[in-house]
Amino acid sequence: MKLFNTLTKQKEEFVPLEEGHVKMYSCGPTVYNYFHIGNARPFILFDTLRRYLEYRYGYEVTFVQNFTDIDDKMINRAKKDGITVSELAEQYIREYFTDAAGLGIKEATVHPKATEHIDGIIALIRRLEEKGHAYAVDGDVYFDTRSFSQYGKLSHHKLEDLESGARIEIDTRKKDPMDFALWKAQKPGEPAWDSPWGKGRPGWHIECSAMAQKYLGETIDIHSGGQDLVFPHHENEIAQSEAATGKPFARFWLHNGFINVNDEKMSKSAGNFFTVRDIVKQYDYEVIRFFMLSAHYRNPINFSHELMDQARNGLDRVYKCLENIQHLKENAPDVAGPGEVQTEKALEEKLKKFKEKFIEAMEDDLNTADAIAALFSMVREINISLAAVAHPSANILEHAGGLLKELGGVLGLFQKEQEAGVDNEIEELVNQRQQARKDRNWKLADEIRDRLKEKGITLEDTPQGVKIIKN
RNA sequence: GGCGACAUAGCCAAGUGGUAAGGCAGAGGACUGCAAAUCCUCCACUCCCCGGUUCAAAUCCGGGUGUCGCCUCCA
Repeated sequence: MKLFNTLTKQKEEFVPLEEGHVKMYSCGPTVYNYFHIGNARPFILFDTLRRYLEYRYGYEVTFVQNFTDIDDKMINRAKKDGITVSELAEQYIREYFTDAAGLGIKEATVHPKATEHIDGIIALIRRLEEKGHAYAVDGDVYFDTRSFSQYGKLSHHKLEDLESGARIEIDTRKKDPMDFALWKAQKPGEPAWDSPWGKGRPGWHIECSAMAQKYLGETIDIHSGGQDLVFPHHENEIAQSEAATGKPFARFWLHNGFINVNDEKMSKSAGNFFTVRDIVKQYDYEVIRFFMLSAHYRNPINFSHELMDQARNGLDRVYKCLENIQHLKENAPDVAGPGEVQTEKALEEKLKKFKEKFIEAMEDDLNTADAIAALFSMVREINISLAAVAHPSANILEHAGGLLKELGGVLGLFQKEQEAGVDNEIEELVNQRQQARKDRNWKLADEIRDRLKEKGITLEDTPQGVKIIKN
Protein backbone atom coordinates (compact mmCIF):
# COMPACT_ATOMS: atom_id res chain seq x y z
CA MET A 1 0.00 0.00 0.00
CA LYS A 2 0.99 3.61 -0.36
CA LEU A 3 1.61 5.79 2.65
CA PHE A 4 2.49 9.45 2.85
CA ASN A 5 5.86 9.78 4.47
CA THR A 6 6.50 13.07 6.26
CA LEU A 7 10.21 12.49 5.79
CA THR A 8 10.03 12.60 2.00
CA LYS A 9 6.73 14.48 1.66
CA GLN A 10 5.57 11.82 -0.76
CA LYS A 11 3.40 8.78 -0.94
CA GLU A 12 5.64 5.74 -0.96
CA GLU A 13 4.97 2.06 -1.37
CA PHE A 14 5.08 0.48 2.05
CA VAL A 15 6.82 -2.84 2.44
CA PRO A 16 8.13 -3.92 5.83
CA LEU A 17 11.85 -4.28 6.25
CA GLU A 18 11.52 -7.77 7.58
CA GLU A 19 9.26 -9.91 5.45
CA GLY A 20 5.83 -10.43 6.94
CA HIS A 21 6.58 -8.44 10.07
CA VAL A 22 5.73 -4.78 10.65
CA LYS A 23 7.23 -2.79 13.47
CA MET A 24 5.15 0.19 14.49
CA TYR A 25 5.64 2.74 17.20
CA SER A 26 2.95 5.25 17.96
CA CYS A 27 3.26 7.99 20.53
CA GLY A 28 0.80 7.42 23.33
CA PRO A 29 -0.77 9.66 25.93
CA THR A 30 0.64 11.44 28.91
CA VAL A 31 -1.54 9.90 31.55
CA TYR A 32 -2.53 12.91 33.64
CA ASN A 33 -6.16 13.10 32.56
CA TYR A 34 -8.82 11.39 30.46
CA PHE A 35 -7.74 11.61 26.89
CA HIS A 36 -9.43 14.09 24.58
CA ILE A 37 -10.72 13.70 21.04
CA GLY A 38 -7.48 15.13 19.72
CA ASN A 39 -5.65 12.23 21.30
CA ALA A 40 -8.28 9.84 20.09
CA ARG A 41 -7.67 10.61 16.43
CA PRO A 42 -4.18 9.06 16.18
CA PHE A 43 -5.17 6.20 18.45
CA ILE A 44 -8.11 5.30 16.23
CA LEU A 45 -6.29 6.02 13.04
CA PHE A 46 -3.14 4.02 13.61
CA ASP A 47 -5.18 1.21 15.10
CA THR A 48 -7.00 1.19 11.77
CA LEU A 49 -3.72 1.08 9.86
CA ARG A 50 -2.62 -1.82 11.99
CA ARG A 51 -5.89 -3.68 11.42
CA TYR A 52 -5.61 -3.11 7.70
CA LEU A 53 -2.03 -4.36 7.49
CA GLU A 54 -3.06 -7.46 9.36
CA TYR A 55 -6.20 -7.97 7.31
CA ARG A 56 -4.90 -7.32 3.84
CA TYR A 57 -1.37 -8.67 4.00
CA GLY A 58 -1.53 -10.97 6.97
CA TYR A 59 1.45 -9.16 8.45
CA GLU A 60 2.36 -9.73 12.01
CA VAL A 61 2.30 -6.23 13.42
CA THR A 62 4.26 -5.50 16.54
CA PHE A 63 2.61 -2.34 17.74
CA VAL A 64 4.16 -0.33 20.52
CA GLN A 65 2.39 2.59 22.14
CA ASN A 66 3.91 4.17 25.19
CA PHE A 67 2.49 5.81 28.26
CA THR A 68 4.33 8.95 29.31
CA ASP A 69 4.04 8.66 33.05
CA ILE A 70 6.61 11.19 34.19
CA ASP A 71 6.87 14.80 33.07
CA ASP A 72 5.89 18.30 34.18
CA LYS A 73 2.21 17.82 33.53
CA MET A 74 2.19 14.62 35.56
CA ILE A 75 4.01 16.25 38.45
CA ASN A 76 1.77 19.30 38.53
CA ARG A 77 -1.44 17.34 38.31
CA ALA A 78 -0.38 14.90 41.01
CA LYS A 79 0.49 17.77 43.27
CA LYS A 80 -2.89 19.36 42.66
CA ASP A 81 -4.74 16.11 43.35
CA GLY A 82 -2.63 15.36 46.39
CA ILE A 83 -1.50 11.98 45.14
CA THR A 84 1.77 10.58 43.92
CA VAL A 85 2.77 10.66 40.30
CA SER A 86 2.60 6.90 40.06
CA GLU A 87 -0.89 6.84 41.57
CA LEU A 88 -1.96 9.39 39.02
CA ALA A 89 -0.46 7.33 36.23
CA GLU A 90 -2.10 4.16 37.40
CA GLN A 91 -5.48 5.83 37.53
CA TYR A 92 -5.39 7.32 34.07
CA ILE A 93 -3.82 4.30 32.44
CA ARG A 94 -6.87 2.43 33.66
CA GLU A 95 -9.12 5.12 32.21
CA TYR A 96 -7.19 4.98 28.96
CA PHE A 97 -8.01 1.32 28.55
CA THR A 98 -11.67 1.95 29.28
CA ASP A 99 -12.01 4.59 26.58
CA ALA A 100 -9.74 2.80 24.16
CA ALA A 101 -11.77 -0.39 24.44
CA GLY A 102 -14.94 1.60 23.86
CA LEU A 103 -13.46 3.16 20.76
CA GLY A 104 -12.51 -0.23 19.41
CA ILE A 105 -8.80 0.40 19.71
CA LYS A 106 -6.97 -2.88 20.03
CA GLU A 107 -4.42 -3.14 22.77
CA ALA A 108 -0.89 -2.59 21.58
CA THR A 109 1.52 -5.49 21.60
CA VAL A 110 3.37 -3.57 24.30
CA HIS A 111 2.36 -0.49 26.27
CA PRO A 112 5.69 0.50 27.83
CA LYS A 113 5.92 3.13 30.53
CA ALA A 114 8.75 5.63 30.73
CA THR A 115 9.33 5.04 34.43
CA GLU A 116 9.89 1.36 33.84
CA HIS A 117 12.62 2.01 31.31
CA ILE A 118 14.92 4.35 33.18
CA ASP A 119 17.88 2.00 32.75
CA GLY A 120 17.49 1.90 29.01
CA ILE A 121 17.08 5.65 28.87
CA ILE A 122 20.24 6.20 30.89
CA ALA A 123 22.16 3.74 28.73
CA LEU A 124 21.06 5.58 25.60
CA ILE A 125 22.07 8.95 27.02
CA ARG A 126 25.47 7.53 27.98
CA ARG A 127 25.93 6.25 24.50
CA LEU A 128 25.21 9.72 23.14
CA GLU A 129 27.60 11.24 25.63
CA GLU A 130 30.35 8.85 24.60
CA LYS A 131 29.86 9.70 20.98
CA GLY A 132 30.02 13.40 21.72
CA HIS A 133 26.36 14.13 21.03
CA ALA A 134 25.41 15.01 24.58
CA TYR A 135 26.85 17.05 27.40
CA ALA A 136 26.07 17.41 31.07
CA VAL A 137 25.65 20.71 32.91
CA ASP A 138 24.81 20.84 36.62
CA GLY A 139 23.05 17.47 36.58
CA ASP A 140 21.13 18.20 33.39
CA VAL A 141 22.11 16.51 30.17
CA TYR A 142 21.48 18.13 26.79
CA PHE A 143 21.58 16.84 23.28
CA ASP A 144 24.12 18.72 21.19
CA THR A 145 21.98 19.62 18.20
CA ARG A 146 24.87 20.97 16.16
CA SER A 147 26.57 17.61 16.35
CA PHE A 148 23.83 16.02 14.30
CA SER A 149 24.10 17.40 10.81
CA GLN A 150 20.76 16.06 9.64
CA TYR A 151 18.81 17.87 12.33
CA GLY A 152 15.64 19.24 10.79
CA LYS A 153 15.23 16.62 8.09
CA LEU A 154 11.81 15.50 9.27
CA SER A 155 10.22 18.89 9.84
CA HIS A 156 12.11 20.30 6.85
CA HIS A 157 13.52 23.13 8.84
CA LYS A 158 16.99 24.52 8.90
CA LEU A 159 18.55 24.87 12.28
CA GLU A 160 19.19 28.56 11.65
CA ASP A 161 15.53 29.20 10.78
CA LEU A 162 14.40 27.50 13.91
CA GLU A 163 16.74 29.53 16.01
CA SER A 164 15.69 32.83 14.54
CA GLY A 165 12.09 32.07 15.35
CA ALA A 166 12.77 30.55 18.71
CA ARG A 167 10.51 31.90 21.38
CA ILE A 168 12.22 30.07 24.13
CA GLU A 169 14.30 31.84 26.67
CA ILE A 170 17.97 31.53 26.04
CA ASP A 171 19.54 29.24 28.55
CA THR A 172 23.16 30.26 28.71
CA ARG A 173 24.23 26.88 29.95
CA LYS A 174 23.23 25.37 26.64
CA LYS A 175 25.68 25.39 23.77
CA ASP A 176 22.90 26.19 21.39
CA PRO A 177 19.34 27.36 21.99
CA MET A 178 17.99 24.38 20.10
CA ASP A 179 19.70 21.86 22.35
CA PHE A 180 17.13 19.92 24.31
CA ALA A 181 17.11 18.06 27.60
CA LEU A 182 17.81 14.35 27.69
CA TRP A 183 17.94 14.27 31.47
CA LYS A 184 16.66 16.77 33.98
CA ALA A 185 18.21 17.23 37.41
CA GLN A 186 15.83 16.73 40.28
CA LYS A 187 14.01 19.73 41.68
CA PRO A 188 12.82 19.65 45.29
CA GLY A 189 9.83 17.40 45.77
CA GLU A 190 10.02 15.81 42.35
CA PRO A 191 10.29 12.09 41.70
CA ALA A 192 13.82 11.17 40.73
CA TRP A 193 16.03 8.27 39.78
CA ASP A 194 19.74 7.74 40.30
CA SER A 195 21.92 8.37 37.32
CA PRO A 196 25.56 9.04 36.45
CA TRP A 197 24.68 12.74 36.52
CA GLY A 198 22.99 12.65 39.88
CA LYS A 199 19.33 12.26 40.78
CA GLY A 200 16.91 13.29 38.11
CA ARG A 201 14.38 12.21 35.53
CA PRO A 202 14.34 11.66 31.79
CA GLY A 203 13.46 14.39 29.31
CA TRP A 204 10.40 13.78 27.23
CA HIS A 205 11.82 12.82 23.85
CA ILE A 206 14.35 10.28 25.01
CA GLU A 207 11.78 7.83 26.35
CA CYS A 208 10.38 7.10 22.92
CA SER A 209 13.82 6.55 21.44
CA ALA A 210 14.77 4.18 24.21
CA MET A 211 11.53 2.20 24.29
CA ALA A 212 11.21 1.95 20.52
CA GLN A 213 14.70 0.60 20.36
CA LYS A 214 14.12 -1.89 23.13
CA TYR A 215 10.96 -3.41 21.68
CA LEU A 216 11.42 -2.90 17.96
CA GLY A 217 15.14 -2.61 17.33
CA GLU A 218 17.23 0.18 15.87
CA THR A 219 15.22 0.65 12.70
CA ILE A 220 11.45 0.51 12.78
CA ASP A 221 8.99 0.49 9.91
CA ILE A 222 6.42 3.06 10.93
CA HIS A 223 6.49 5.79 13.52
CA SER A 224 3.36 7.81 13.93
CA GLY A 225 1.65 10.53 15.89
CA GLY A 226 -0.10 13.86 15.62
CA GLN A 227 1.14 16.59 13.35
CA ASP A 228 2.30 18.69 16.24
CA LEU A 229 4.77 16.02 17.19
CA VAL A 230 6.75 16.47 13.98
CA PHE A 231 8.61 19.24 15.68
CA PRO A 232 10.21 19.08 18.09
CA HIS A 233 9.31 15.64 19.43
CA HIS A 234 9.91 13.42 16.44
CA GLU A 235 12.74 15.54 15.11
CA ASN A 236 14.46 15.06 18.42
CA GLU A 237 13.75 11.37 18.50
CA ILE A 238 15.46 11.03 15.15
CA ALA A 239 18.44 13.03 16.33
CA GLN A 240 18.87 10.97 19.49
CA SER A 241 18.29 7.61 17.91
CA GLU A 242 20.31 8.08 14.78
CA ALA A 243 23.17 9.85 16.50
CA ALA A 244 23.41 6.87 18.84
CA THR A 245 23.01 4.01 16.38
CA GLY A 246 24.11 5.51 13.08
CA LYS A 247 21.10 3.81 11.50
CA PRO A 248 17.81 5.21 10.21
CA PHE A 249 15.38 5.32 13.12
CA ALA A 250 12.09 4.96 11.27
CA ARG A 251 11.44 4.32 7.61
CA PHE A 252 7.96 5.82 7.47
CA TRP A 253 6.78 8.79 9.49
CA LEU A 254 3.03 9.23 9.56
CA HIS A 255 1.25 12.24 11.00
CA ASN A 256 -2.43 12.92 11.38
CA GLY A 257 -4.09 16.31 11.07
CA PHE A 258 -5.59 18.15 13.97
CA ILE A 259 -9.08 18.36 15.32
CA ASN A 260 -10.40 21.86 15.54
CA VAL A 261 -13.40 23.23 17.33
CA ASN A 262 -15.09 25.97 15.34
CA ASP A 263 -12.04 26.02 13.12
CA GLU A 264 -9.84 26.86 16.04
CA LYS A 265 -7.26 24.63 17.53
CA MET A 266 -8.57 22.77 20.52
CA SER A 267 -6.73 23.87 23.60
CA LYS A 268 -7.27 24.12 27.28
CA SER A 269 -6.68 27.83 27.38
CA ALA A 270 -9.34 28.41 24.74
CA GLY A 271 -11.74 26.33 26.80
CA ASN A 272 -12.82 24.32 23.77
CA PHE A 273 -11.56 21.06 25.10
CA PHE A 274 -13.48 17.79 24.85
CA THR A 275 -12.51 14.53 26.46
CA VAL A 276 -13.79 11.33 24.98
CA ARG A 277 -15.35 10.58 28.33
CA ASP A 278 -17.48 13.72 28.04
CA ILE A 279 -18.67 13.00 24.54
CA VAL A 280 -19.74 9.47 25.31
CA LYS A 281 -22.35 10.86 27.60
CA GLN A 282 -24.16 11.92 24.45
CA TYR A 283 -22.89 9.71 21.66
CA ASP A 284 -21.77 6.13 21.35
CA TYR A 285 -18.06 5.50 21.25
CA GLU A 286 -18.59 4.11 17.79
CA VAL A 287 -19.99 7.41 16.54
CA ILE A 288 -16.70 9.03 17.50
CA ARG A 289 -14.72 6.39 15.66
CA PHE A 290 -16.92 6.65 12.60
CA PHE A 291 -16.62 10.42 12.66
CA MET A 292 -12.82 10.25 12.79
CA LEU A 293 -12.61 7.84 9.89
CA SER A 294 -15.02 9.71 7.67
CA ALA A 295 -12.33 12.18 6.64
CA HIS A 296 -8.83 11.56 5.37
CA TYR A 297 -6.40 11.35 8.27
CA ARG A 298 -4.06 14.07 7.08
CA ASN A 299 -6.77 16.71 6.78
CA PRO A 300 -7.81 18.80 9.72
CA ILE A 301 -11.33 18.07 10.90
CA ASN A 302 -13.76 20.13 12.85
CA PHE A 303 -15.61 18.89 15.86
CA SER A 304 -19.15 19.98 16.60
CA HIS A 305 -22.44 18.73 17.88
CA GLU A 306 -23.91 18.94 14.39
CA LEU A 307 -21.14 16.86 12.87
CA MET A 308 -21.56 14.22 15.54
CA ASP A 309 -25.27 14.08 14.74
CA GLN A 310 -24.43 13.60 11.09
CA ALA A 311 -21.99 10.84 11.94
CA ARG A 312 -24.55 9.13 14.15
CA ASN A 313 -27.18 9.22 11.44
CA GLY A 314 -24.79 7.86 8.86
CA LEU A 315 -23.76 5.05 11.15
CA ASP A 316 -27.42 4.25 11.76
CA ARG A 317 -27.93 3.68 8.07
CA VAL A 318 -25.43 0.86 8.07
CA TYR A 319 -26.81 -0.68 11.23
CA LYS A 320 -30.33 -0.54 9.81
CA CYS A 321 -29.12 -2.53 6.86
CA LEU A 322 -27.50 -5.09 9.14
CA GLU A 323 -30.69 -5.25 11.19
CA ASN A 324 -32.72 -5.91 8.10
CA ILE A 325 -30.41 -8.69 7.06
CA GLN A 326 -30.62 -10.19 10.52
CA HIS A 327 -34.38 -10.03 10.47
CA LEU A 328 -34.68 -11.58 7.04
CA LYS A 329 -32.40 -14.39 8.07
CA GLU A 330 -34.85 -15.63 10.64
CA ASN A 331 -37.11 -17.22 8.06
CA ALA A 332 -34.87 -17.36 5.04
CA PRO A 333 -34.81 -20.35 2.68
CA ASP A 334 -31.39 -21.92 2.21
CA VAL A 335 -31.29 -21.19 -1.48
CA ALA A 336 -32.88 -18.61 -3.70
CA GLY A 337 -36.16 -19.44 -5.36
CA PRO A 338 -36.46 -19.59 -9.13
CA GLY A 339 -36.52 -16.13 -10.62
CA GLU A 340 -34.55 -14.81 -7.71
CA VAL A 341 -31.33 -16.54 -8.52
CA GLN A 342 -30.40 -13.87 -11.04
CA THR A 343 -30.92 -10.98 -8.62
CA GLU A 344 -28.86 -12.65 -5.96
CA LYS A 345 -26.14 -13.49 -8.40
CA ALA A 346 -26.00 -9.89 -9.56
CA LEU A 347 -25.68 -8.76 -5.97
CA GLU A 348 -22.82 -11.16 -5.40
CA GLU A 349 -21.00 -9.57 -8.30
CA LYS A 350 -21.59 -6.09 -6.96
CA LEU A 351 -20.41 -7.04 -3.52
CA LYS A 352 -17.18 -8.22 -5.03
CA LYS A 353 -16.72 -4.89 -6.80
CA PHE A 354 -17.35 -2.87 -3.68
CA LYS A 355 -14.84 -4.90 -1.79
CA GLU A 356 -12.28 -4.08 -4.46
CA LYS A 357 -13.16 -0.40 -4.20
CA PHE A 358 -12.76 -0.56 -0.46
CA ILE A 359 -9.33 -2.13 -0.74
CA GLU A 360 -8.28 0.30 -3.43
CA ALA A 361 -9.19 3.23 -1.19
CA MET A 362 -7.31 1.83 1.77
CA GLU A 363 -4.29 1.11 -0.38
CA ASP A 364 -4.07 4.78 -1.25
CA ASP A 365 -2.66 6.24 1.92
CA LEU A 366 -5.42 4.86 4.09
CA ASN A 367 -8.27 6.73 2.45
CA THR A 368 -10.91 5.69 4.95
CA ALA A 369 -13.36 8.31 3.69
CA ASP A 370 -13.41 6.67 0.29
CA ALA A 371 -13.48 3.23 1.85
CA ILE A 372 -16.56 4.19 3.84
CA ALA A 373 -18.17 5.54 0.68
CA ALA A 374 -17.69 2.08 -0.85
CA LEU A 375 -19.46 0.57 2.15
CA PHE A 376 -22.37 2.96 1.74
CA SER A 377 -22.68 2.01 -1.91
CA MET A 378 -22.72 -1.56 -0.77
CA VAL A 379 -25.51 -0.84 1.70
CA ARG A 380 -27.59 0.72 -1.05
CA GLU A 381 -27.14 -2.24 -3.39
CA ILE A 382 -27.95 -4.68 -0.63
CA ASN A 383 -31.12 -2.75 0.20
CA ILE A 384 -32.19 -2.68 -3.42
CA SER A 385 -31.60 -6.37 -3.99
CA LEU A 386 -33.22 -7.50 -0.79
CA ALA A 387 -36.31 -5.48 -1.55
CA ALA A 388 -36.50 -6.92 -5.05
CA VAL A 389 -36.62 -10.47 -3.80
CA ALA A 390 -39.57 -11.88 -1.89
CA HIS A 391 -37.51 -14.25 0.20
CA PRO A 392 -33.77 -13.68 0.05
CA SER A 393 -31.82 -16.85 0.65
CA ALA A 394 -29.86 -17.47 3.81
CA ASN A 395 -26.87 -17.80 1.57
CA ILE A 396 -26.98 -14.30 0.13
CA LEU A 397 -27.91 -12.77 3.47
CA GLU A 398 -24.95 -14.43 5.08
CA HIS A 399 -22.74 -13.19 2.33
CA ALA A 400 -23.91 -9.59 2.33
CA GLY A 401 -23.98 -9.17 6.09
CA GLY A 402 -20.71 -11.01 6.45
CA LEU A 403 -18.87 -8.79 4.00
CA LEU A 404 -20.23 -5.62 5.51
CA LYS A 405 -19.02 -6.74 8.89
CA GLU A 406 -15.74 -8.01 7.55
CA LEU A 407 -14.82 -4.72 5.91
CA GLY A 408 -16.34 -2.70 8.72
CA GLY A 409 -14.17 -4.70 11.06
CA VAL A 410 -11.07 -3.48 9.28
CA LEU A 411 -12.16 0.01 10.28
CA GLY A 412 -13.16 -1.18 13.72
CA LEU A 413 -16.81 -0.46 12.94
CA PHE A 414 -20.17 -2.22 12.67
CA GLN A 415 -19.40 -5.01 15.11
CA LYS A 416 -22.18 -4.29 17.57
CA GLU A 417 -24.51 -7.27 17.86
CA GLN A 418 -28.13 -6.95 18.72
CA GLU A 419 -28.93 -9.51 21.31
CA ALA A 420 -31.56 -11.86 19.98
CA GLY A 421 -34.88 -12.63 21.58
CA VAL A 422 -37.13 -10.63 23.86
CA ASP A 423 -38.68 -11.47 27.18
CA ASN A 424 -42.14 -13.02 27.45
CA GLU A 425 -43.88 -9.81 28.38
CA ILE A 426 -42.68 -8.07 25.25
CA GLU A 427 -43.43 -11.07 23.11
CA GLU A 428 -46.96 -11.22 24.49
CA LEU A 429 -47.53 -7.56 23.64
CA VAL A 430 -46.19 -8.05 20.14
CA ASN A 431 -48.54 -10.97 19.66
CA GLN A 432 -51.48 -8.96 20.94
CA ARG A 433 -50.66 -6.25 18.49
CA GLN A 434 -50.43 -8.70 15.63
CA GLN A 435 -53.89 -9.98 16.55
CA ALA A 436 -55.21 -6.44 16.75
CA ARG A 437 -53.85 -5.73 13.29
CA LYS A 438 -55.49 -8.85 11.97
CA ASP A 439 -58.73 -7.60 13.48
CA ARG A 440 -58.06 -4.24 11.85
CA ASN A 441 -58.16 -2.71 15.30
CA TRP A 442 -55.63 -0.02 14.42
CA LYS A 443 -56.24 1.97 17.54
CA LEU A 444 -55.22 -0.87 19.83
CA ALA A 445 -52.33 -1.82 17.57
CA ASP A 446 -50.93 1.70 17.63
CA GLU A 447 -51.45 1.92 21.36
CA ILE A 448 -49.39 -1.20 21.92
CA ARG A 449 -46.71 0.04 19.56
CA ASP A 450 -46.50 3.29 21.51
CA ARG A 451 -46.34 1.44 24.78
CA LEU A 452 -43.45 -0.68 23.54
CA LYS A 453 -41.71 2.40 22.25
CA GLU A 454 -41.68 3.72 25.78
CA LYS A 455 -40.01 0.52 26.86
CA GLY A 456 -37.31 1.09 24.25
CA ILE A 457 -38.73 -1.37 21.74
CA THR A 458 -39.43 -0.19 18.21
CA LEU A 459 -41.67 -2.23 15.94
CA GLU A 460 -41.53 -2.10 12.17
CA ASP A 461 -44.02 -3.96 10.02
CA THR A 462 -42.32 -5.50 7.03
CA PRO A 463 -43.56 -7.84 4.30
CA GLN A 464 -41.60 -10.56 6.09
CA GLY A 465 -43.31 -9.96 9.42
CA VAL A 466 -42.83 -7.67 12.34
CA LYS A 467 -39.32 -6.52 13.13
CA ILE A 468 -38.44 -5.89 16.74
CA ILE A 469 -35.72 -3.36 17.41
CA LYS A 470 -34.24 -2.77 20.81
CA ASN A 471 -32.82 0.69 21.33
C1' G B 1 10.23 36.93 10.55
C1' G B 2 10.93 31.52 8.80
C1' C B 3 8.34 26.92 7.32
C1' G B 4 3.92 24.42 5.92
C1' A B 5 -1.26 23.00 5.03
C1' C B 6 -5.98 23.90 3.29
C1' A B 7 -10.10 26.49 0.19
C1' U B 8 -15.38 21.32 -3.72
C1' A B 9 -23.44 22.02 -2.58
C1' G B 10 -27.23 24.10 3.38
C1' C B 11 -23.53 20.83 6.34
C1' C B 12 -19.59 16.97 6.13
C1' A B 13 -16.37 14.92 2.49
C1' A B 14 -13.73 11.95 -1.75
C1' G B 15 -11.69 12.95 -6.36
C1' U B 16 -5.39 15.67 -8.24
C1' G B 17 -5.28 16.04 -16.44
C1' G B 18 -10.61 13.44 -19.55
C1' U B 19 -15.52 16.31 -18.35
C1' A B 20 -18.03 16.64 -10.17
C1' A B 21 -18.12 9.77 -5.48
C1' G B 22 -20.49 9.03 -0.91
C1' G B 23 -22.99 10.62 3.65
C1' C B 24 -26.15 14.08 6.55
C1' A B 25 -30.05 17.56 6.05
C1' G B 26 -34.15 19.11 2.64
C1' A B 27 -38.28 18.62 -1.38
C1' G B 28 -41.51 15.43 -4.21
C1' G B 29 -43.12 10.40 -5.25
C1' A B 30 -43.67 4.76 -4.47
C1' C B 31 -44.70 1.20 -0.62
C1' U B 32 -47.71 1.03 4.28
C1' G B 33 -54.13 0.77 7.80
C1' C B 34 -50.82 4.53 9.84
C1' A B 35 -45.84 4.64 10.92
C1' A B 36 -40.83 3.11 10.44
C1' A B 37 -37.42 1.15 7.24
C1' U B 38 -36.46 0.90 2.09
C1' C B 39 -36.50 2.47 -3.01
C1' C B 40 -37.03 6.30 -7.04
C1' U B 41 -36.51 11.47 -8.56
C1' C B 42 -34.66 16.37 -7.45
C1' C B 43 -30.72 19.08 -4.70
C1' A B 44 -22.57 22.07 -7.34
C1' C B 45 -23.63 23.82 -15.94
C1' U B 46 -19.26 23.70 -11.66
C1' C B 47 -14.90 22.94 -7.68
C1' C B 48 -12.08 30.86 -3.59
C1' C B 49 -10.50 34.74 -7.53
C1' C B 50 -7.42 36.23 -11.90
C1' G B 51 -4.14 34.81 -15.61
C1' G B 52 -1.31 30.78 -18.20
C1' U B 53 -0.11 25.61 -20.20
C1' U B 54 -3.19 21.86 -22.82
C1' C B 55 -7.42 19.09 -27.71
C1' A B 56 -8.95 18.75 -22.49
C1' A B 57 -7.81 21.59 -15.67
C1' A B 58 -11.48 21.12 -9.61
C1' U B 59 -6.94 18.65 -10.86
C1' C B 60 -0.62 21.33 -13.62
C1' C B 61 2.06 26.44 -13.50
C1' G B 62 2.17 31.82 -11.95
C1' G B 63 -0.17 35.67 -9.17
C1' G B 64 -3.85 37.15 -5.63
C1' U B 65 -7.46 36.56 -1.50
C1' G B 66 -8.99 33.93 2.77
C1' U B 67 -8.54 30.34 6.78
C1' C B 68 -5.56 27.39 9.78
C1' G B 69 -1.15 25.11 11.76
C1' C B 70 4.18 24.64 13.25
C1' C B 71 8.63 27.37 14.89
C1' U B 72 6.96 27.00 23.07
C1' C B 73 4.15 21.80 26.61
C1' C B 74 0.56 19.85 23.15
C1' A B 75 -2.36 14.31 19.27
